[in-house]
Amino acid sequence: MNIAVDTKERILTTARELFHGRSYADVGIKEICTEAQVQKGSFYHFFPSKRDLAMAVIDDMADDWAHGFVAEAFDEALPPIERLDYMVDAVYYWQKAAKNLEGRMPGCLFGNLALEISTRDEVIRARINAIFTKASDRFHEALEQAVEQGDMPPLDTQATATAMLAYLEGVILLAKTRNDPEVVRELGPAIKSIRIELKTPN
Amino acid sequence: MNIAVDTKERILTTARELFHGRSYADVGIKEICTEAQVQKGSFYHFFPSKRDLAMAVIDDMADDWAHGFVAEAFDEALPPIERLDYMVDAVYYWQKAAKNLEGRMPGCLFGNLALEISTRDEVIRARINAIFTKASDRFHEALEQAVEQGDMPPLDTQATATAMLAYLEGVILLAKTRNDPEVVRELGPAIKSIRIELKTPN
DNA sequence: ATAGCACTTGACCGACCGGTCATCTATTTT
DNA sequence: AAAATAGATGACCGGTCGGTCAAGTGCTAT
Repeated sequence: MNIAVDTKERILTTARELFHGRSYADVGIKEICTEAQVQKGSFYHFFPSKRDLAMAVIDDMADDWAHGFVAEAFDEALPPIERLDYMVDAVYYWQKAAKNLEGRMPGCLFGNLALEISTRDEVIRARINAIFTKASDRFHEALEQAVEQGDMPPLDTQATATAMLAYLEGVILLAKTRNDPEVVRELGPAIKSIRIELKTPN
Repeated sequence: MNIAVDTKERILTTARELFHGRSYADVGIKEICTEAQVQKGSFYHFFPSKRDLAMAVIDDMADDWAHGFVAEAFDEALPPIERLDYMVDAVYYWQKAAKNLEGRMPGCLFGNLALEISTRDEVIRARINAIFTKASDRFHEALEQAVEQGDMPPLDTQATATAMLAYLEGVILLAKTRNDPEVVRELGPAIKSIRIELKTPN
């Protein structure tokens, strides 16, 4: 059982790295198996299809994300607005490290996969969408607290949270297209300037 | 010559639609040929490779873009700030129309291709990057004029312009992931709230 | 001891991929 | 009229793709 978990884990992390570094379509199962030192038959013992592997990778990454630097960034102990900066910083350092290692900025795995396969696979699309919603919820909490504590004038916290997530994804997209993590550092902090006003009842 | 131009044009527009609606890797040359009613040999008479086709599609789209609704949106006759709203509106209606036709939101072709192949093809990456820079220049002009006319307090127009483009791309990414063009309408207008201050000399 | 089971192995499969090419057709050039 | 040229045709190619499978291996539970 130990060996099996290990094998499955090895497939998962390898696939994650390869998908993130290139793309879903560009990485074949053969390559994943070679890199992970697993036989093809073994691969199909653990994953019924490449598509299922993709879903597992997404879930795996979402877990790591949620319990990793997203949890750190949105730590309740931090002042709400600082959480935004923390998040931007975390993205910056991560992308920079990845670029130093591989020479290329991988961007956001979720954003990448969303644009690549969400038009073809409704289930995967919904999965990534759910992850985005969760991420947006973190922003939402922070904004609510910021308003509550008077650090920010009242605003539509829900919509603004989503807008901030969109901005972050957009910044990562642009940075990846320039292959330059510094874009994240330059543009990232402006996330705090984004505002969507409350709908005035009329 | 007339026939040839026609054939080439047919390949180009078909490929554009298919790449935009799905992805680069997902669309084969065979499919493009069938859809465009062109024989495979004919295809390779006009394009040396699939990659060259991709570049031609990118250039084609960039042209249409620059002379189409981007030109309209950033019309010098419009008040600078209205141009931003015009651009957002144009994206919204375009995406909505596309979704009504095909059932799925295609997003931005450049954003899609950037995330899909920019890690694999340096030339294509640079090409898309150049297009983004051009688009950002339009935002920059508008911001410069807005500041000049006193519609906006002074700010780092260059960085803010890039940030606005990033935001727009991010909004499209999120909308595509939700498969809901309304996201563009809801979040889009907040593009005007983005600000990056001038670096204070010290 | 043995039966069962999780896991491994690697040869194998048909389909499809991007791309080639000899051959044909129609138009233009001389 | 002949030659040259641009374009069209579709059979064909090697390679790779995702996926299958029968035969093994080694641990575990009875």
